[in-house]
Amino acid sequence: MDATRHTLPRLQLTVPMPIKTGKVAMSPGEDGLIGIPFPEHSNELLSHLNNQRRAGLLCDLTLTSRGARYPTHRSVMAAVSLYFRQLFGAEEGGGEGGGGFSVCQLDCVAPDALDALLEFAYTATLTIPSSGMRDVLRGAQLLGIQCVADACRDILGETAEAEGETAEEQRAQHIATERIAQESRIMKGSRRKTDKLRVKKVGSHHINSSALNPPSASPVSHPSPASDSFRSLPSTQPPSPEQDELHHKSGQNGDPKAIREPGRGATLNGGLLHWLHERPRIAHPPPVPPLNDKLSEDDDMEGFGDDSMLMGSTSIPTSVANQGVAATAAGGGRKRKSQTPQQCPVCQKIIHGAGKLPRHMRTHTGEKPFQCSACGVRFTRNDKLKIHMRKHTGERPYPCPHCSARFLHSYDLKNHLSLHSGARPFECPLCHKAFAREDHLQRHRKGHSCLELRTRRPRRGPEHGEDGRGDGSGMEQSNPLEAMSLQAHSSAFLPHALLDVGSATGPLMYPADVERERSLALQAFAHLGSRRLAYPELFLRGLELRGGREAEGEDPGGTHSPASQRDRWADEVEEEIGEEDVEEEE
DNA sequence: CTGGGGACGGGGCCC
DNA sequence: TGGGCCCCGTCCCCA
Repeated sequence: MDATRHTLPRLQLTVPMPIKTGKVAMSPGEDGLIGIPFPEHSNELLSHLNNQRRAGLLCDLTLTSRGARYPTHRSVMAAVSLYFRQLFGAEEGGGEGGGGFSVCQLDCVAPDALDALLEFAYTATLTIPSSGMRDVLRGAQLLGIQCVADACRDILGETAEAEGETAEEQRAQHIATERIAQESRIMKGSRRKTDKLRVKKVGSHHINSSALNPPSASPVSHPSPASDSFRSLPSTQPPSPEQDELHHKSGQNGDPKAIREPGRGATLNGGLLHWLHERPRIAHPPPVPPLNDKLSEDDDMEGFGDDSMLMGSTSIPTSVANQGVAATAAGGGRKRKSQTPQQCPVCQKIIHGAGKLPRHMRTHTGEKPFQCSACGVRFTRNDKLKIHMRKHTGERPYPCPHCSARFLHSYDLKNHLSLHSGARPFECPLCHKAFAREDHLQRHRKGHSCLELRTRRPRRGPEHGEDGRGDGSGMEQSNPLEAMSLQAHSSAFLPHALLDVGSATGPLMYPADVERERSLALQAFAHLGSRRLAYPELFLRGLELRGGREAEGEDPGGTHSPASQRDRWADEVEEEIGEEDVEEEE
């Protein structure tokens, strides 16, 4: 851990420690007891603890930061850090005495800063490289060491707002901190706390990529035999979620009661709550505890209690909830099911279907917790992984009845059958070329060939009225796409409005928006994550990847719905034909 | 440019 | 209510 010892000039400052080290002045007259203070006890205690830390004795917690390892003591960290206090505090009542060994990955805190903070924890003296003050400040903020944070600010002569953080970032960080604090009360897993911390950090500071790097970047191992205990924190190499799936799905592995490691069960079988209860009882693996139910509700409520939060998603915005109620009450439409819609806190999209919001959220975060054990490809959903696995197993459950072809997907078969039937139901409204698949028609329309043909076609513009389509080309037929296009024509054509962000297709994603969305997603997971962010490493990695994808203009997922696609289609037709009208008038 | 396969995201149904 | 499973529409890639 001392590999990162500094050679830079240092500032030294002593700040009051919030640790109650032994200055217990007993009440002299109470029950005849006499309190004899030992003023040096606290210092000696710290000194001994520090010696133990340096010698690696009795260390039951290892902090890691970007490859650097810092053995430490849980009790000390809990005493000095609000973060760890709340992280471990929930275990106090567990009656286990805090045994075991933990690894807590804190890549979001610079190694030097972490080292300095540890020194502070054990010496009450903060030794900071002058160049690293800001890192220490941030580390202190993240770990909830307020006195250090205040001292750093004083030295820097900065207010929190002046540290280069925007108000929004500050708010996000504060919210995340609060969220962590809340969740910490119910959370007993260092891994999750670490994850949370990382989430928060990323959301506010744009952690560098190395910190986000997946498993390989963090050579955390579990040096103690005790690491096999439940307190081992698989913070770096998340278990392959699909293994979880395989383990936990009776249909695939046949053993739904397979051993569930603490971090693993997070998104399975109810997510965090199972884990919360299982973890302290790992010594005698618990049956799936029914007692979770009540607590899970409580936890949820606690986790989402102050939903003045910027997202307030899972607690369902009133309007959305009302929609759900209305839909349910109306009983109309489909079946009377508790399909309470939930609103995505990032894209505001209403997600229908119970339990679908976490799935949708992964489209924003890029989290792909389901990895193929054969080829390593990751998926956002286990059902997709399952289908993918057919490639490796050779299973092609959809045979064509007319030929020997077999397919992985039912819809592939459907497409294939259209070949046999020769049906080409999708016709280009402009060049009348027919396609067997709608997406091929769309692709065709986006290409140039159709445009070339189209320019040779006589046609009329939309402004001539809804029925002003006397092109004589038979476009009046019942092609639904064309009908929709024509409907679009009938509407007021406002090109600028169509270009506005926030058109029917939803907000466009510009690079600046990407960061904001990622931030929102992170904040959202500060909200959801305690229950659903099973593999934050993937989540964070996904955010990185996502940034790239978004920067390339890829739709975040909210505009792929058929309805929105139709809107885009209508817009495209409007624009294209509108342009042509201008040309013709010229 | 087109046909085809695969991946991805959303919704419905069921447990 | 959450999650699994399935279907569907859409996009991307490759031949």
